[in-house]
Amino acid sequence: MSDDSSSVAGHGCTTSDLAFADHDHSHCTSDVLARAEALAKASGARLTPVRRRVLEILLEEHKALGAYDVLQRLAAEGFGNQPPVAYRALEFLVDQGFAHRVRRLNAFTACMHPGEAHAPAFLICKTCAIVAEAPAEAVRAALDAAAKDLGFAIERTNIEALGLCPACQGQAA
Amino acid sequence: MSDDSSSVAGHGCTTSDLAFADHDHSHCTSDVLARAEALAKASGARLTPVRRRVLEILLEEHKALGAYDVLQRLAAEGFGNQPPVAYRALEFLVDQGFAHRVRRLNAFTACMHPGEAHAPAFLICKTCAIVAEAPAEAVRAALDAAAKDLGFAIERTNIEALGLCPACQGQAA
DNA sequence: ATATGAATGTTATATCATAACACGTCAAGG
DNA sequence: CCTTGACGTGTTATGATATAACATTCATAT
Repeated sequence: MSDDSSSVAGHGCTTSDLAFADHDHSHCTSDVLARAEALAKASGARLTPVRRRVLEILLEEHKALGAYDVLQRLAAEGFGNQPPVAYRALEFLVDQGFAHRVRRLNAFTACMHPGEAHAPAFLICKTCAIVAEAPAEAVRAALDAAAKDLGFAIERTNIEALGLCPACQGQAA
Repeated sequence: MSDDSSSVAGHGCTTSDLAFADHDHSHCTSDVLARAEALAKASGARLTPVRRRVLEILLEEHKALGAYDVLQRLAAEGFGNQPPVAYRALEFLVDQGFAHRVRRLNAFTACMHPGEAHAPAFLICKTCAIVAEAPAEAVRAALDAAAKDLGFAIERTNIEALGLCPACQGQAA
């Protein structure tokens, strides 16, 4: 069952079991981008050229990028080349739920489930730096329970894990 | 020594139900510090004056401190006044499990359960900036399960939540 | 006492992030 | 029309966080 070019029909790397698998990433990119555009249109948020391009860049790389990495690419394409240009676009994407901030890496990554109201957990390979967005509803539920015991009201979470992805585990052995 | 509210008998703010409660924090400080010293002695790690003082500072504040905050206090007491002094001591404490890094705040906080091999989750109040270290064994277990499904091997985690502590929820209402 | 490695101190610089203001665009109301 | 106000973008400048590299001191074991 190769996911090679035969249309992923709504799946692709948005399904978590492909997070670390080889796959035709262009499907994920176009799929997610299309959904983001639809969501923006629906909500009235303005997915302008810079913002859209930043999202594309994050999707193309399929890994976490620092704001300055993004900025460099933007500048090379004729957009502004000062930090706020990148930070503002990234902030917009995060606010809209189109991207996530990975604090451990001081970096940003495209959200693979825009609009799906999910609780992301990031699995960061310390060797190859790939970042997978794992489904974390159960994790979030446990965290909510722990917070509730203390009377704490959670608004936003950052759940991140550093370790080895399947491929790099093999190489380490 | 002697304090007004006498003795928490081995408990104090190391018990999670006191995380947000008023309490005589000097007990937590001395208790945790003593345990850290014992652990260091047992493992051969050298809890030198700077390192010990940094741990004390973190304990005294009972909140997350930035490296430069710590550095300022160190410098005022005659220790070195350059960033590496603080960063190295903090790194040692984190490596030993005597402190944790709170990435969301670019800050560090004393561990309230040194040597207990726990999975901390940090609850950060966005209003008063207090940070509570919540027990998160269940959270960690859920995260391990999610990672296992993807074949990812977790080594370290950062689980953080931003929201409102009980006191600030009251004020907000 | 002295060789060794660890810890500390220092200089310098790298990296990440935001405040504040200027300019252009575009749509709503005069 | 043409103004006005909100928003987005671009710019300058600076602030905040973090580490590399090297010099010096200290503890310890011989």
